[in-house]
Amino acid sequence: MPSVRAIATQLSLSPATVSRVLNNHPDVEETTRERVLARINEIGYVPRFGRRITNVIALAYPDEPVRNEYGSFEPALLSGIMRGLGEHHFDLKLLSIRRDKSPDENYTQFFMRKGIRGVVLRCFRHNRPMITSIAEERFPSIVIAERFDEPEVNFLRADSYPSSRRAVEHLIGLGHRRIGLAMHNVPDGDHADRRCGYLNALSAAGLAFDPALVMELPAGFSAGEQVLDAMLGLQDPVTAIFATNPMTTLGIMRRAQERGLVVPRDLSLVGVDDSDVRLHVWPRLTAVTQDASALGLEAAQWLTMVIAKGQRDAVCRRTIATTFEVNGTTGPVASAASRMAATHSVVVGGTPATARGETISSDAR
Amino acid sequence: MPSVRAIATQLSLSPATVSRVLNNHPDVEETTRERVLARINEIGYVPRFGRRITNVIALAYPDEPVRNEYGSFEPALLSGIMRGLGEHHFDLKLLSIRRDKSPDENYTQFFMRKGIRGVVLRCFRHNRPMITSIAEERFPSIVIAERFDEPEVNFLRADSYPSSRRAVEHLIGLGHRRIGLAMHNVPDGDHADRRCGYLNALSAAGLAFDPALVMELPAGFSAGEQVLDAMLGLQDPVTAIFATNPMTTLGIMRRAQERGLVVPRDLSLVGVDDSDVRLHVWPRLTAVTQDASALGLEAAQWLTMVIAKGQRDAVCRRTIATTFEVNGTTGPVASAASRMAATHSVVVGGTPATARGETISSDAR
DNA sequence: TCGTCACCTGAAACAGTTCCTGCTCTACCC
DNA sequence: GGGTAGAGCAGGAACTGTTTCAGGTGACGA
Repeated sequence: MPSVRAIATQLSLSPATVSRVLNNHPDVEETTRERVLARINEIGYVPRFGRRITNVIALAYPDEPVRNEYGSFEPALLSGIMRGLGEHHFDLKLLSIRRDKSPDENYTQFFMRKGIRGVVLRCFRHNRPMITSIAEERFPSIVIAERFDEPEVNFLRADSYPSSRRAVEHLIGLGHRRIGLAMHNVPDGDHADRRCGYLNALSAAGLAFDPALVMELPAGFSAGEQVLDAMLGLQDPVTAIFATNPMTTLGIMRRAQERGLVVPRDLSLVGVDDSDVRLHVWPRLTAVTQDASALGLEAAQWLTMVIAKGQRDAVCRRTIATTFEVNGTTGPVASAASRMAATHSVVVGGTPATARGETISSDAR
Repeated sequence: MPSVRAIATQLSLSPATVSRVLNNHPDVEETTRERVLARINEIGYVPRFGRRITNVIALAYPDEPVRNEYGSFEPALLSGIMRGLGEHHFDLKLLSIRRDKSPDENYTQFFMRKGIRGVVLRCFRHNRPMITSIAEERFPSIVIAERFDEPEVNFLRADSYPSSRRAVEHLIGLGHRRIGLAMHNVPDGDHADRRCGYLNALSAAGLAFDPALVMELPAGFSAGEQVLDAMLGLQDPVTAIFATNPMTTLGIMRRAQERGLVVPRDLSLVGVDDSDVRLHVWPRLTAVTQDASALGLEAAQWLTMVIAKGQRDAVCRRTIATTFEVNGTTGPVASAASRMAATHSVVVGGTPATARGETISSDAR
């Protein structure tokens, strides 16, 4: 309902000035700009195209769009979003916030300038402040794959705690006692869940927690070489590894095979998979799986529904389940003798197993 | 320059009618609609938003958007497109033509209704007629990864012929004489190139072409099981396979390892990779590589440049090079004895190797 | 004190779309 | 055969947002 002219008359301004504020033109006084923005945020404004209201939402990446170091998460997510758009006939734009947003405009301004009515936010490591700011401006948004305590933030995520716990219990049931945890150094809920599942499974089984078995990789660091070499270079090496990132999992398995280890005879491995990569390698990966396509589908459906019905204060704080799927990379723990033989003598290629200290974290928090 | 009102006065109509044509409203007479469309196609019309011209292009998928059965091609392509958009400050929309286009509107109408000024087209198997129609309407477009003889069609592709030929020559140089070719049954230039490289490498080496060694998979069929089982079930089995699809390649290797074969000792394998999947498995794949991200980058740069400069009759018929990268899945041919042992006795899991006739093509054309 | 210039704002013109109205022609019923 | 109802189609007007142009205001220097 509220238009540029309506806002202008309410504030005793001209439509031109309001339009200039919306498009972040430089030549408008600071106080005027703030008055307009305040009113827009208060009254709720929707961009129109002529007399038609625009039905466009965006998938916004805080930094670089569509990084593919996350394996198949991105295409699966996009595919799901496109399917979820259909019902209300919305279109989808792809945005990179850091690249296109001017520093002196707020997020609502930016999104309206781009002509979108809502945004699916792909949350990464250092973007939590950005996400909460967007939510505080009350621009329609939903965050994918991340949990927030702030009540303004809508999110849709997969809960990997139960599956992670079951994964580690599965390893314990196979006789494993030295179980490594390889995770990215990401302060997000997903990774915290997986860590928590790991810890609780250990303590429930009466196993002591050894901080030396937890490796936190720097953000963006996906190679599995260092993980495997470090974990096998310990005085008391691991017999199983739980890796919380798809690419890291593949890297660990590749490195293990490179070193001549037979999975799962010499090393059991549990990974995380966002689509069906686990089925395309041999042995097929035992993995915690989350359906990225379903996340995209539900997020798009919720967002378009909220926009279409004008429910400005709708809340989505939904968590869907993950599954734990046993395939070919986990097996009974081997005897100590065969382990020693496998880990210390058979080195087929690459550098010898030397633990590199800088990637090892001993902080158990 | 030409606006809805300008077109309306030229044709003695009202702006409302022209707008209705543009948006495919049902209540406009057929002759009137055709007059307007003809004039629009002739004079060139650009959608505007208020007085501002819209700077949006689309990545359009003929069918389902962002299928991930093509491995990492899609996210790499998208990432490249997003980077190529930056210079001229364009935005990107994602479209599914079959889902959103009304059957009784033409492509120009559809794209203008979506507010876009140009389109990057992702060409698949059965979409060549659609592509040529779009090009004949002279809507600004560029096709990714496909070659066309029609001079109206702009395309940007990677030429996989030289690398494919080198790949097969590499296998021949290693002593292989029975080399299988596994390809999708896609009538496109890329696959024809790979087949051609295969054939020419064989004939240049004085090897006879055996149609039984060429398997054409039905479109969308990605499993490697049947390929490997069939090719090893021949009277005179293959010792090497060249697979022209990333997922098929992984599937073949997975199946080989599942059957207890050691790659490359018992079987050499050359694949195709669109990003860096070949480096995440063990052994690392010897592969023909094409840079999907570079394709996206150049396509977006060309399209936005052409639109920004108003070069309506610019032509892009560009082919960039691929590379052939030797990694760990190719090696010297094994002796016949070890091959027999490997292929006929060691069957670890799955069904025995039985050739299934329905997926074998003997047509050499 | 006056001129100049930067900054800011509004009126008007212009972009596209939709609502409402009205015209015309056809079909149908009496 | 004539009247009427309705469908089909087009235009005017109203409304959306954006940009251009002109003008007002205030600071600053001559």
